[in-house]
Amino acid sequence: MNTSGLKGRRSDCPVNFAVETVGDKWSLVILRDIIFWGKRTYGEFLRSDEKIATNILANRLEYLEREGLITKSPHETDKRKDVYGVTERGLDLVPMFIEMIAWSAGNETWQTMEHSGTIEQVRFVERTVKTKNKTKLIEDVRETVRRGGCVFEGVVRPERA
Amino acid sequence: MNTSGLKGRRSDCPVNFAVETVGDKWSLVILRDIIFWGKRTYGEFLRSDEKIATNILANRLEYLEREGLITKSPHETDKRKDVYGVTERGLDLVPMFIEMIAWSAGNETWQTMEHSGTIEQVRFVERTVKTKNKTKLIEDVRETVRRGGCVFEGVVRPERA
DNA sequence: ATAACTCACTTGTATAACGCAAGTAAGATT
DNA sequence: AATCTTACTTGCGTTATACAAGTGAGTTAT
Repeated sequence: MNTSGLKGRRSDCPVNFAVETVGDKWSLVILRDIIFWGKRTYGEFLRSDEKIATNILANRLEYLEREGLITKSPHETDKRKDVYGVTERGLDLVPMFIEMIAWSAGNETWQTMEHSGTIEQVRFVERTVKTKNKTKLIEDVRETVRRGGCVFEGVVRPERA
Repeated sequence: MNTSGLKGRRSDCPVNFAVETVGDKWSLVILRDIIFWGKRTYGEFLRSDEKIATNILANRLEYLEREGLITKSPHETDKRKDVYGVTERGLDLVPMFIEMIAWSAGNETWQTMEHSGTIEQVRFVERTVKTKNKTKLIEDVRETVRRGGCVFEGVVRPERA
């Protein structure tokens, strides 16, 4: 039995802690959907580009709620729906998102991929790379999401084939 | 066949790209060993706190080299050994590491874990949280590793039971 | 009112990733 | 020459993820 104070983790290293907590293939993608695209319901997450399987989605949402990164509450008018939101602790991941985006943007493999991004997305990626004041960028994102919005507010994405 | 220009990825999103590229349970841990602890050989990676399995380690090292994040070269005097190092593209991940560390440091679960860290580690974690000039911190780390060193240079870790 | 549809799931099964233990061959040490 | 170290490989068990097909509560259209 591992009662060694590590709470079931492989080590006490902070890098490893982040890897073990949000380093699976879906947690950050779901949080991105909320923070960047303003997705709020199960069905909206299901329809994302990455095509998450429905059982995995259910599992990840439960996990993220248990970890205190997202909240779940009943929809005001439609009783079938639940509305998911991101917590302040979830928003603490914004700096990581920014660095992930900046890193991908500088990666040749990503650059040579086929991109169907909107102008707003391209601009945001550029901003993560070029900005001298990341603190400002981070606080902009947090504040936008806090007041119920998202980074790509109003951005219309064409449906995929 | 997915010849849709995504190079086998689930989408063209930069967040997803980072998740798919280094979002497994070991890649970042191995890069941390090189950048922060100056580990350079197979055996040294094997002896890390997280206790990676030998077959997984072999697989990840091959993957990271193929991705251009690490280099592999024969040891100068001992022909049994190979020496691994981090590339500039691998060092591009330093900002992400910094944010991961800062995020974990602000996480209650991590805070209440049993920590066996050295003074140097604690100080570095504090620096990632408190620094107003992350650019400087990042360049410090990059420069240290470039000249063959590592973040916790000279830090002696006691063996675990 | 009821049939059709939407929504958030669950269930079952297949496959891929990871974990564990036991090798092995080349090279270094004694 | 024997022993030890090093960087692996091989085989097998377990866990995570993927795919397809439901299900029941709730909404919408007729």
